[in-house]
Amino acid sequence: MREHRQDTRSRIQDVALDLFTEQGYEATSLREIAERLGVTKAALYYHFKSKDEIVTSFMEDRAATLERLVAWGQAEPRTDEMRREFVRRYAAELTEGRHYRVMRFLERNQTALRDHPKSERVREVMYSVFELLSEADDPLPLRIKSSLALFAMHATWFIAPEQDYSDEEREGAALQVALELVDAVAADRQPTG
Amino acid sequence: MREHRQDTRSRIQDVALDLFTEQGYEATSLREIAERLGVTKAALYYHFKSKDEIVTSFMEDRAATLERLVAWGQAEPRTDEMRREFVRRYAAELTEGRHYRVMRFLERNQTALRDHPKSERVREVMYSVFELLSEADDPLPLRIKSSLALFAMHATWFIAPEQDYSDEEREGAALQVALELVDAVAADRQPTG
DNA sequence: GTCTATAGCGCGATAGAC
DNA sequence: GTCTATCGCGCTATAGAC
Repeated sequence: MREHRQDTRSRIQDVALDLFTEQGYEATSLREIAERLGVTKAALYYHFKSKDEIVTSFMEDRAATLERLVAWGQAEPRTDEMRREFVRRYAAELTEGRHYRVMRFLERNQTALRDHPKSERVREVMYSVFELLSEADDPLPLRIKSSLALFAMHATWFIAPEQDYSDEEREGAALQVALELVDAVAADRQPTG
Repeated sequence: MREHRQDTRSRIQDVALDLFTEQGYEATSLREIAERLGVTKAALYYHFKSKDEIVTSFMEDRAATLERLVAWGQAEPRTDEMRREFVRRYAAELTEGRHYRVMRFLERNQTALRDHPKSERVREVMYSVFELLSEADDPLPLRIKSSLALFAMHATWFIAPEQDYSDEEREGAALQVALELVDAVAADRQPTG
């Protein structure tokens, strides 16, 4: 939830995140961000050293949160119930703060962020997330299903965008599908129960 | 499969498609494309009126192919078996020509192509594809699963990229998961058989 | 069909006043 | 903390020779 009163630094982050996601990082100029805030480009440079550093500032938070969640998962036994609880926690955190918007920004600017250090950090920790949901000897179809569980939680926005589902409905349905997928993978691993 | 001998126009398309997908549309300059081909920027302008028109040229083929497939599906009765056959045809076409590369280019340049007419045409026909896989009264979780079936076929490249699965293994596994998902959706619709 | 040369523009970033 | 003014660059695109 965005605060009603924010300092300038935080307002720059919010406007930039929205514009970068909507139009793309490269297609969004600092002039546009400044204009929407009612200031000039030069003012932005008081708060951030560069355009790149605006991105860094909100990616850092996402990377740290994901790393904490992965640390929790790695300390737990690798059971089916751990995986269910992991997915629940992942979904819950995604709805807090700027996390969902940052993931959407990342997905839609994969190429522009290809060599960005923070982007690589998020990609690496997402790979650890994927590893947590997988077993070493899972065949490829099971790996794909585990990945789709993660993707389901990120992608609610592109499902039936014209229909008026509430955010809560979308989040709930996405979590349900994600849990069904990890359950299906668990069942596939032990066909005899 | 790319031909060994190509005319210059076709070579420009291939190099541009690869660079646009790898680095992003906006981040790729005509100078880079020209250099990789061993010609100058001005030479590209003999074959294409603008940078935008290079994109248009390979998106047109993708849109037309998708529209033909959707026309087939819309003429068929909306049965479970039609949906299975539709997914099989979709997967088969994706492996031909430049289709898979064009979809990857689209996914990775969503923002840059936001207002591109051909991109909107592909988005619209993808929405018709989604409609074909859905029933009017499908609840949200079923809609999400149907979408994931499509996504599975596009996303094999991000699954375990470091492992050496062959293209055939990836395509086969993705098709299998997509079919399992449409079957699961069909089963959810008729829990009593 | 490809070249050299350049026009014209918007960008990220900086300097220095207030 | 925000402003005006400007620098330098790389880009898309075009003109015209060969």
